[in-house]
Amino acid sequence: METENRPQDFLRQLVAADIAAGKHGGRVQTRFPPEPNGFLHIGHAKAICLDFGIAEEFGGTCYLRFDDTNPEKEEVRYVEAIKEDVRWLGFDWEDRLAHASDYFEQLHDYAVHLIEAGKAYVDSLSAAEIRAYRGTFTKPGLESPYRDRSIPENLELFAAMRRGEFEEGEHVLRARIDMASPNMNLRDPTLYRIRKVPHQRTGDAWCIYPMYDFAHTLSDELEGTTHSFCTLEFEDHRPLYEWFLDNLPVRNRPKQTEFSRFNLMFTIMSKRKLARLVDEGHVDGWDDPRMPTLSGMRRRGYPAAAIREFVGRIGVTKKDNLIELGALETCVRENLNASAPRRFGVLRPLKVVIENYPEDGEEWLTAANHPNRPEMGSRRVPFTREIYIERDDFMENPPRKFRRLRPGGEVRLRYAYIVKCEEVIKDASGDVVELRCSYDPLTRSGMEQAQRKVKGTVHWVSARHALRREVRLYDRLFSTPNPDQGPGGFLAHLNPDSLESVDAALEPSLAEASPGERYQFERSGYFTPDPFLHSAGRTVFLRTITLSDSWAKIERQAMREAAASK
RNA sequence: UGGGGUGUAGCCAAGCGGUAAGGCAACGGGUUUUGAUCCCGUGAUUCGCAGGUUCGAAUCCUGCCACCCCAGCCA
Repeated sequence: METENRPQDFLRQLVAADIAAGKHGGRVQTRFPPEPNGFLHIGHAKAICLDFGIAEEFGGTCYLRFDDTNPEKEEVRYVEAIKEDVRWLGFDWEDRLAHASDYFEQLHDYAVHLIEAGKAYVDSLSAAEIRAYRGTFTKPGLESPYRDRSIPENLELFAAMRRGEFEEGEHVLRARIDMASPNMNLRDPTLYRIRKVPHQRTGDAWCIYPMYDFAHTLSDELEGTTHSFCTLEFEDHRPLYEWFLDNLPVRNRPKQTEFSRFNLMFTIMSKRKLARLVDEGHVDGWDDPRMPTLSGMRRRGYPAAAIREFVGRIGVTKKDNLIELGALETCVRENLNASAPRRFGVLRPLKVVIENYPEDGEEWLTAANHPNRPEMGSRRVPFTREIYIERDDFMENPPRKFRRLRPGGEVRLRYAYIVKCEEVIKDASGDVVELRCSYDPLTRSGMEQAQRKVKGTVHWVSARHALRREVRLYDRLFSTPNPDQGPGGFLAHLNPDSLESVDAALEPSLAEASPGERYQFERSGYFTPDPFLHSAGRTVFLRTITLSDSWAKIERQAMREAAASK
């Protein structure tokens, strides 16, 4: 199902051309460089699949490199979570695990080299002053009064910075490029700042930390990266990337190429905003099944292969884009449809008593684990006089197209008998609480009479044998296609009904279900045991995704037409 | 506003001067003991717009328009 004859995207064309031209001696080396300041989300999956995928396809290698240059925001728990997510997605960095912090000493030496070449200087302007001196898009910047410090003075000051002799903010190291450049990134960008904060890996070994552009470019270089893929917002950083390579005694010459991120309808993908959802308690954590994080999707039961397939389908270009959620969901359904064993689960049980079935009767009927894959075998489900069916499968006054149970109507109980609704029992407030039915004993699945045409088929669970379990039903976290854009900010678009919990009645074989397994509850959706809430006495099932539902579509259409004609 | 990018169907996306792939969605139809799955069929006289070059332009040239990114001691 994955990657069959897809046209080559421009990145792969570029790599193929580079190999053909003999660049880097035909070597391909990439890297996936996350900052460990949060969890990976579905957007990162694209970068991971590209970085690791392209390397693999062209016989190259890919590093997992943590871009850990800002100790204030980074934590070990994030690096552990990121490793787990990359592995889960199906990629292996083997011995190619790196951190920008591994290179701190060498990066420092590169900085000294720039100072010695007169291409970097210690600036003692405050952050606010630096901002003011930078100018605007239309006005060139002003040169700092410290820009022409002597090389020995710069060297001494930088050394003192490293020794911790200054407070945060007192000085920074800047590249000496061009304060009048139309590219803001070239107006003497900051290379190092003082941060007296322990680093998650290097502890208090350093109190000066390199900035992204400097650290990232030279980490690529030191590691031997040949192809450095990143997203579009770094496009105008490329001249700076090249400036570093041009002005330092480098051994390697990596090349940066940019592609566009993707946006997904009904979701947000900014780490900062996802962190807010977590911090403000709108969700249960980074791995809440409603989150677009890889850990959230994993917990919810999304197969890694489905995510890889999705990434392959959306392609890679430099265009801004907003992908329909359905594109992702289709991949999940395709994967699960092919692989998930079928089971019966009644989410909102309605009791049905089959009046002409013996009180103490009990039959174990055979049900296929997969209707299109006989090799997956079958299981037995108990049938008794009292069963549950889905509340939605009965309507007292159904519309014409309704194919399920109605008063006086017949329906087939899947793998069992044809039953007829004889009586509807309601409570004091008029709600249907029970159905009294009769069954036709000659219509058991497999019997000749079972061939009889019946309007519909519904799933069911024997009341006496039913496993009562909590099932969590998820819906999209946001109710608008582009929550980032609407008025009131993204929080105003949170879907209040994104989580619903029901007390479901499940067929007894599900007692053995364990985390990591995925089932289709027939006519309903795909479900998986929550790995975090699983114990000897408890299984909570999470709905990964619903089945596609053309009946719901018809209903929605009817509602719209009714509303329009009023 | 200076710089950097991008415009092909509802959403993605091939195309690389020789006459508009494919996927998703949508809509029809068929099979079906899951309103699932599966199968079959239906969309661009036109590629942001306007000119030009050419026998021939989505592809080349010129101008215009729209949208995105950049003024962290974040990445």
